[in-house]
Amino acid sequence: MAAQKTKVTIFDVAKASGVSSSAVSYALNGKPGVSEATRAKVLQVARELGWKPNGAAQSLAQSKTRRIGLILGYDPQLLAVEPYMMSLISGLGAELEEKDYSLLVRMSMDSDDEDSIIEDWIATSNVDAMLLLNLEIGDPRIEMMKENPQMPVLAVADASLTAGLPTLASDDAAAVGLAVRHLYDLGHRSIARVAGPEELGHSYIRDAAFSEVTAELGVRYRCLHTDYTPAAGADATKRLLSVNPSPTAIIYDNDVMALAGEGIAAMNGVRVPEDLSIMSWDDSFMCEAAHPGITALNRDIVESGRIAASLMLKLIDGEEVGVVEEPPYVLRVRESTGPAPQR
Amino acid sequence: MAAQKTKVTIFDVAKASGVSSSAVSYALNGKPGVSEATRAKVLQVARELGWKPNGAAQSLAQSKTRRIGLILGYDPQLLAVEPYMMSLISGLGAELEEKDYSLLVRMSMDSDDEDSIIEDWIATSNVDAMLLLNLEIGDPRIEMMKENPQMPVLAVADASLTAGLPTLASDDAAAVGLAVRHLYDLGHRSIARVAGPEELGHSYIRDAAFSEVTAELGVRYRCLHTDYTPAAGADATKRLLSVNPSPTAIIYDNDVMALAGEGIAAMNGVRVPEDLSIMSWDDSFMCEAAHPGITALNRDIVESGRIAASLMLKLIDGEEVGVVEEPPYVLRVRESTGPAPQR
DNA sequence: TTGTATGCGTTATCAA
DNA sequence: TTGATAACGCATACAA
Repeated sequence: MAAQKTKVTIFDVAKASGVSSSAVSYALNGKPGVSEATRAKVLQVARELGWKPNGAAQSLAQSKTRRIGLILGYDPQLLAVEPYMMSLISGLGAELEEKDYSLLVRMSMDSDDEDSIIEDWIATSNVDAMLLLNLEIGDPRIEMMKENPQMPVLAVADASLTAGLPTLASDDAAAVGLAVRHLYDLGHRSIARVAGPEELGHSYIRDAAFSEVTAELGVRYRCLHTDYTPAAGADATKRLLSVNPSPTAIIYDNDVMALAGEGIAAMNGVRVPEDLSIMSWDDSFMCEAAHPGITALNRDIVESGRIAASLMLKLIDGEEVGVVEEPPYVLRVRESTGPAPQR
Repeated sequence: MAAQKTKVTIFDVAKASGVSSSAVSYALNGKPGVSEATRAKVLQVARELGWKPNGAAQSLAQSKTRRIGLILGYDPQLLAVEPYMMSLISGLGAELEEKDYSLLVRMSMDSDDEDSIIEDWIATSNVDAMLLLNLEIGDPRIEMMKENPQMPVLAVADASLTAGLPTLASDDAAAVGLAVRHLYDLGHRSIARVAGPEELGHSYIRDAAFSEVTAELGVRYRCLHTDYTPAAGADATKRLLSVNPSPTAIIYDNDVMALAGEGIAAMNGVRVPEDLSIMSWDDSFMCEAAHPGITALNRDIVESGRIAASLMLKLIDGEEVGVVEEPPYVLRVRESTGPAPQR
């Protein structure tokens, strides 16, 4: 009953229970082909010997790894400061754990790296399915995956980017509507946005939606692109506040930048929300901890991770998966947004 | 040269190059036993056929998975708000990638879960080595690993907790010295600490060091334990500020709580740093983005991850690893700490 | 230098 | 209901 030092195989179990290895295999896998008596006996002996299936042997025999592949882009600062990836991993991990799957993680330094990891996984069968994140417009990885339909893949991206691949889609456009409408209702007619890097697919989607929605409502709109760092957020804020008339509200693409912007406003004697309203895209403890608390677009990323995991398991089982919507964004109104100042 | 739909094995390569499978194996693995001519030929053919080794077969044959195991405790909020884990993963991933290893991640809901994951990994040989994090005092996992010396393991913890296991050790006591000394030099003689959960091993270590250092210096010291959330940090701050005389400086165990504390101070008309100095343990963009910027104990967690990975690879190679020190903490002085107020 | 044969630990097929 | 036996794909000891 104690942990065994030496590997114990089904042959050991077979010998100890006086049956053949195939009988053991059937018994342990709950398959028909053995009497209840032997099954019970085998299970008993297996437990006593502390038998567990060898992962590699199992994988080889059934061409299944029980692993899901996830590639992280190497940007420690961004990964650390954006709650997104860790939240997603939490959801993925929690769901996979229930189904006895693991997450296989690799890190890519650039997009070529990522391509070769994908090729590697396809060729070596080291994962049963993989997740595709951070798609860009016309991303070449889409083609790669379409050429290798034997490898299930789930894209997490706006459906317009995934060319028919199984997709967990977020409705960023709807979120843009929520945010702009909130400010519009408060009387704001000149809104600025401090966005992330222009080349990211989701930046593009949001850009388009912002332009459209503000145009519809007759709201002045201006957008500055940054690298997501607080320094860049602070700098963009300074620039926006220096023009005349300056916007009455700023929406930041992440919470560190919103926090940095709030700081710049305070330093310049600009009161939040009396003189300037501030919003953040993607909510976290940071928005709650800030003072004043930052109104933010909140979404359940952990739940997205769970859904993504379950969709990949479906794909592995050969089920069809089309475009599934993520849990929607919800507006968390805090103290950083208020009525537009009269000018 | 295009990607192959069907699995191509070394036998296919052997047939196509007119040699035996063993010659192919030798050639592809750069081992002696084949002429340069055949080696070149085989490599050429393998490339043409798009051959890559099957992971499971390779693992089975050489009892090596090229995977390192990492168990995450399921606490999405904590994981998301603490840059620690994601930074560590970044470092691990970057280093492992260079050595062609992957990270196998599983999520545990509680400590029993974690034990059974460890048992599973030991029995199924699904990883070549594993990382042990968040050790508690007298943690039972230490015994488990000692009973199974065939599974290399690296503990990341204070060396006093790891009972001689290979350890990547942080010098939290030294960091406590840095922090307290900084405040002491600024004239502070009454310092409070808003700590994390009492049951965490590193909380315990820090508790002891704080008590010792402050006693030595003759500094008043008070400690409140929380659950790491901004709400708890805010609450603790309120309590600390309500006593008379209140501490002139507060050190928070993470940055969200420091941020929340800064907010409470602002709301109560307590000026930072004129009336109250604030420090954070563990630095992140948040401390930089805050206003005023928060003085923090900074350490290179990504580098720790790299070191941890390389130590595990050494262990896998059978090398001895004792206690290795992490990169030291460095004090990042920002605007939130200043001379103690005169009273 | 080359090819044959066997082991790695399962699963699955096919007679008995 | 059983028990040999053949995959699975690669590595390698051994024979040629």
